[in-house]
Amino acid sequence: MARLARSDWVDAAYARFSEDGIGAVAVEPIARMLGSTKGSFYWHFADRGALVDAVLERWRELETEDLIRDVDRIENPKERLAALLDTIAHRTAMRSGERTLYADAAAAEVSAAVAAVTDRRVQYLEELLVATGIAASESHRRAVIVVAAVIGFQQLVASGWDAGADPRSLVETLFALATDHPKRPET
Amino acid sequence: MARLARSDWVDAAYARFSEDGIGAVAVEPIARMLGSTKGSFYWHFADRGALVDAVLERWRELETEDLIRDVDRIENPKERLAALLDTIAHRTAMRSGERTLYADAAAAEVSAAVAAVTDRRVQYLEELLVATGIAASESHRRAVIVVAAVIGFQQLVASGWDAGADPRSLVETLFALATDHPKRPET
DNA sequence: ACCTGAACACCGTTCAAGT
DNA sequence: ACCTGAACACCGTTCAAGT
Repeated sequence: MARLARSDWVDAAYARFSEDGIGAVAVEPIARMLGSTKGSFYWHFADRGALVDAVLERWRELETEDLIRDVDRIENPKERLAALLDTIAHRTAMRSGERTLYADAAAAEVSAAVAAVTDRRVQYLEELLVATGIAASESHRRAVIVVAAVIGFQQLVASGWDAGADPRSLVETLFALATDHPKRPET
Repeated sequence: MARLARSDWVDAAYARFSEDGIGAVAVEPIARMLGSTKGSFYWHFADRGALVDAVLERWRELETEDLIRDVDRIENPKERLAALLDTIAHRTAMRSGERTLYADAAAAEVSAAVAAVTDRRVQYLEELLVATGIAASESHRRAVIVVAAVIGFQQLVASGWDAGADPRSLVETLFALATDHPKRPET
């Protein structure tokens, strides 16, 4: 068929990733989608892993850097935090590629890219919490829990569990957790 | 080689699941491990899915029902909650099969089994929170967040991200979240 | 420079044939 | 009743040959 550029393969792969996760980034089906052949793919890419890398790079830009840039224009830290959590919670249902990513990372070659994104998210949230007045020593562990809770919630919903309610409940609980909560009692 | 029972296949499959997740429950490699053949497998099981079902049933018993039975002997609700969270947090690193399960569930046939386990965990935790004196309306959403946070934390660690600290910090933060925190302010 | 088509390896599934 | 071995489909990878 028509000559293809590297970016055509990445576009098609990202579409599959968004729909069904990294596992769906498969050379043969994508070649069929494009009316091309596996042989053509291997001229543009070293292997399937190179295509996966390109997909993850795009994912990082769209799902982390873009969000941060968006929210960073808000002056007041508490409003910035609220806006960030709102955006994250309402996007949950959409980020269907991401929902399988952490598990895939456990097994496969994508772990470095995924870990870098996690660092970035925790770090940003941690700084934001400090800006809202949370003690530095406390900010890190709360940031970790919030990031973990969002990822875990995505996983639960994606795994077919019925969350029942609206995402608003999630946002409220996360906001309360992030901004202020009592110390754990001695047991 | 030697005649095999259905349980021999499940034992071997559970070992692979614990090590590398549901994706590693593969008929051919397990047949090789057992010195048997794929043909033999298909006499004992309808297909790979039937083996996966058996593995998940064992996982449910070991990782949910056993924990609940254990902790249920403690009288005081707050102590029971603390013990449960302790056990969960310290097991996090070990449950390597589970770490990929929610993502697998999103794509595959295991979703019903996984959703049932999620229900069970949320439900138990919710009852426990009510017993510690949390309002019924609040208990559900906190239980969901705690379960989500634990799963998400597992995913992060399993995906190669360096959590840095000990699990104690996780437990403390979760306990505080579960037992008492202020309302989210109106924004 | 870019693509095709055939080849091989790997795993899921089926099945005729063996004990 | 339980197992083997060969067959086929599917996808990742390689490569000689085409334009």
